[in-house]
Amino acid sequence: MTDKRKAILKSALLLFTERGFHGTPTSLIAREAGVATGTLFHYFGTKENLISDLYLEIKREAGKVMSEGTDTGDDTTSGLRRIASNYVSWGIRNPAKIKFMEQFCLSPFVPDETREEGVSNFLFLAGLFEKGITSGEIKPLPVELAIKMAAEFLNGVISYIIRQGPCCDANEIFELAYPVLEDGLRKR
Amino acid sequence: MTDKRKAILKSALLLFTERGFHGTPTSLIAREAGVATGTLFHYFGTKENLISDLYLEIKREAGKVMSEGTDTGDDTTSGLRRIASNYVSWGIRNPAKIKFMEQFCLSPFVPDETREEGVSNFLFLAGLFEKGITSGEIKPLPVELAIKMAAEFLNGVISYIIRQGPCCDANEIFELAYPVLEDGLRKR
Amino acid sequence: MTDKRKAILKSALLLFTERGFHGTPTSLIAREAGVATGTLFHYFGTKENLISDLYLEIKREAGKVMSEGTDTGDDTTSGLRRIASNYVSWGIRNPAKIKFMEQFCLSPFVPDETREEGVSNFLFLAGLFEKGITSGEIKPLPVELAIKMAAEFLNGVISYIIRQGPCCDANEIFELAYPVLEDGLRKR
Amino acid sequence: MTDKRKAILKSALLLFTERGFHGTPTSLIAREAGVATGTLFHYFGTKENLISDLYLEIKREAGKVMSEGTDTGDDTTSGLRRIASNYVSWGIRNPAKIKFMEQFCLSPFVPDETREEGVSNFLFLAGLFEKGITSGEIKPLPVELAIKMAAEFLNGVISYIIRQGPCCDANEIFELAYPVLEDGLRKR
DNA sequence: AATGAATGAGTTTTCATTCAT
DNA sequence: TATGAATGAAAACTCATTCAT
Repeated sequence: MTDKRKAILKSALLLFTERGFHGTPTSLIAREAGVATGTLFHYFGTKENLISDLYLEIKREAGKVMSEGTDTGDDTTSGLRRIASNYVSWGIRNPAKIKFMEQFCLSPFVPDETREEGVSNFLFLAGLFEKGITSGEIKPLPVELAIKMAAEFLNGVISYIIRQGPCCDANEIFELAYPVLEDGLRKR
Repeated sequence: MTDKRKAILKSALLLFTERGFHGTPTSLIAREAGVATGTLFHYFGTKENLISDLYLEIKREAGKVMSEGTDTGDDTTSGLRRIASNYVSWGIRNPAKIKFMEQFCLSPFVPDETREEGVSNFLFLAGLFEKGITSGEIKPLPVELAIKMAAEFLNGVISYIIRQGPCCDANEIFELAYPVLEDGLRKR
Repeated sequence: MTDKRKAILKSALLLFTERGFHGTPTSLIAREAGVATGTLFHYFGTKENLISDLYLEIKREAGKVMSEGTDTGDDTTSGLRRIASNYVSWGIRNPAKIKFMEQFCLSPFVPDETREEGVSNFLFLAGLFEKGITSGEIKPLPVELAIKMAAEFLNGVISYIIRQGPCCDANEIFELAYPVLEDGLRKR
Repeated sequence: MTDKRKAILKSALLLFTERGFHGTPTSLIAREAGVATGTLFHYFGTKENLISDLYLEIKREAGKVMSEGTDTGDDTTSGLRRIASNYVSWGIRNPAKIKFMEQFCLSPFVPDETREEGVSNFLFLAGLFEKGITSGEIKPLPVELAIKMAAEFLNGVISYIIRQGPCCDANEIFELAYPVLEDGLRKR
């Protein structure tokens, strides 16, 4: 991937989250990226394409980051903890990407087919939850519901940590918050 | 409040959630509301004012709905269950309002002071959580974190139910999902 | 029809013939017409619509001018002379309209359906030629061919007169040129 | 002349007639010609130069084709018939070139000096008409007027034949149409 | 000679807002 | 109060042209 393309995606991420999609002129994205307007359209064709590509890139990264250090042999409880920890730690280091996902996952600016392609990066989670339900580790819930609840929960944690500012101990907060999810999901 | 004012707010809610803030022309809002463009500006002055008023209206309604049937004498566990049930049931009946809150709570279109005023409708939640922590009913967490986690969790449940379509049994899903929150928060 | 609308059509006519369709910015048309750019789009919606409306207006005027002072009882020879004279005299007084028709009748900027609607203003010519062929006044030709030949011929005369400049005697030239058409069409 | 240069001129002819001068990007011309954009500018320098060269090429070809098989000793009547026949037959086989001449002879895209150079290919027609007028074969008309009338007339015939589609008998139509011109010009 | 990525001025079009009625 | 024609600044996007390779 070209340097210019990367620079455009980087500017777009920051500006979209700060000012919204329609609130961010393509001319501004280009200027911040240090390229000409035409270059943006050379690489992405349309503004919609740009946000769509950005969406996919972030979803792919999130999916990849989550699964780092996990193993298909893991039990659900420890696998989930690892994933949650990966995700939160990545989210804290990449607040703009979290904000982007929150704002644009449900927005009308990302075309439906792109959204579907983005979801595909998280299919491994479904497998993990199914295993946990079968083994009796976690409550018998519809898998999609469980994923949704967990995801929103973790986003809440991340956004709380970010709001506290950089001087708080993120780890400490995670250790405080995570048991809520773990205890909540565990079958009793 | 005049009929025309109400009609404008109603159109604005639908259109903003479907097309975004900048993606919705004031002329379209006015047309859908059956009034002239000038009338919109007569009532709201600017487009920013319109979204700001809409935000407050919805936050006020959400706050009011949540606390229905609760009592300051309630213990945290049963109070929280009532609030959660009120909120989810209102959310399912008003999907556009949920979508609006998800999209615009963190967006740059709502001025900060409006956001603060909106949050004031949920202060009673802080009291409830504090009481629960003091009495040992729930885990000792920062109150703001607990609120954030609970709110995101419930939004996740609502959005899952809405996505399932109208033929699913919303109550059944709530009864399945809610224990996750309750068990998660409870001190053990 | 509003004054502003008329002014826009007038500017557009001059500028399109002088600089071509794509060579004429809408901003320039508006400026020359003494209105804001937005006003142009308020009345015509798109630039394509503007040229299409202009085309129809001119075709309608040409058709109306041609048939002035004719009578369904006329024989073809005298009817045709009258029409030709009307057309040439109108063409000399409205060189921009002639130039517009020459440049845009066959151009890709006028949509096909508009072209068809424009042609409808000249259907009365077909009747005249048919009568002349039946009565043996003029050569037995496909009517459409005869119309096409006559039209191109007269355009040639007009453009010659215009090119000679305003000091030439237009009438004299017409009297010199017209017999070529008349003698050419007459059956011998 | 290189193959690439030829290919560019060929694409340009088709695209200019289909989409107009400003409506045809140089990048498209290059792509259709199977060369890089830079190559187009290597051969022609500017887009204006390209259309200008194309104009001259076509005018030169038209002039050459017309005079084929004529002889300075011919009388005007038979010379003219030969020229007309040559022109119509070439026009039918090269509809894009006819369309190009119709659209761009009077357009602002061809610089005046190019237009003058193009006209030089038809000077031999002036000689022919003068001879016919002197000898009393044809009506005493200004030579330029006579040329203009004849040219427009023949263009009308060609465009009629083209519009009829490929299944019509072009020769038959020419034999029907040509006498109109001949009889019209002949002195009586 | 030939390429095509990069440029940025210029284009069509939109839309918040005003104001005379 | 209510209207909607008129405005013009600002947006997305295009494209002739250049130039390093």
